[in-house]
Amino acid sequence: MREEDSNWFAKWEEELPSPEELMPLSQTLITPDLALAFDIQNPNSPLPKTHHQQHQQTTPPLGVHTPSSHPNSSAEFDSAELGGTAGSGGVDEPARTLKRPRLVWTPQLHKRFVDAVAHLGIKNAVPKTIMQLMSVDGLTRENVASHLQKYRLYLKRMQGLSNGGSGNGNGSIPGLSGGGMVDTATDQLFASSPVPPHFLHPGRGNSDHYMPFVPVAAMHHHHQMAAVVGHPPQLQQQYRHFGSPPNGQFEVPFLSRQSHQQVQRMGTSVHSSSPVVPSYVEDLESATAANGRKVLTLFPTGDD
DNA sequence: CTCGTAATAT
DNA sequence: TATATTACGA
Repeated sequence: MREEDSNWFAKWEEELPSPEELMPLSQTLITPDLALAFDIQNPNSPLPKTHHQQHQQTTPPLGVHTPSSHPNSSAEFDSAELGGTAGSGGVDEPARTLKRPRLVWTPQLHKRFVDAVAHLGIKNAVPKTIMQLMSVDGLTRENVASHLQKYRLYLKRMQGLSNGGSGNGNGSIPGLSGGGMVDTATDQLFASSPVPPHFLHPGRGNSDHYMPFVPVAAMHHHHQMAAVVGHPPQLQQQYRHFGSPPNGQFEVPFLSRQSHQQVQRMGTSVHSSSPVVPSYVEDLESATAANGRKVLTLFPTGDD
């Protein structure tokens, strides 16, 4: 036990996108903010070869759009809010101070979230750290915080209800036992990801980093991307996939990952490529955005 | 300032 | 519904 601390980290390195390696740089050089600001709907434009470095906002400009009154009665879109940006050009730049589309937590994304929390340990698992460890571009601390809040509630609920009866001490792999599922359908997302045991035992024997044993195994090229979906025809959410590993959804690819935050990083290059195992159903329903709800679907490194 | 949580909004 | 936003105490 406790081989090296870099072990798990090394693993992460594999999962983590090598900023220098894989970064085909898809279109969209717009900084996330900008893109979001524009409310990109991705009209499936012809993919311009725009290639150039993009800039990340590392931390949003901290808008600080303070209150200053913004009743914003209008549906959406707001005029530029004075500022400095200016000038250039003359045309006012709307953007800035816009809301991002709702983030869709896909099982994969959630998996990353759980892994991060597991590795950080409950104690150190705070939104900021989690966000950094996840390394998913586009993810904000608020996103994580919000999700974390719900996730904690979910864990609490499970603890209280450790009951069950038969054999099912519950805990891992919910939804498996053919009998009683305790998930209220509100935890679908949470249920799709294995919950580390000690998550349910705060202050119990060992509450520290958790090391999932997953020796070299499958590994396909991972990519992180975000996609925004306008308002698809109509789709009733509520996916029910059992037995089959949940898969992500596909939509309009967008954005890319980069970001060089000040998160300490170890330099351990481990390049164990493991080909094979690429095939995996990927159809499944896609995101679900009904009702003109713009949604941002992040796609973390497909890891499972 | 960031976190945690409850209430609330969309 | 799921996620975002806000408020407030720690």
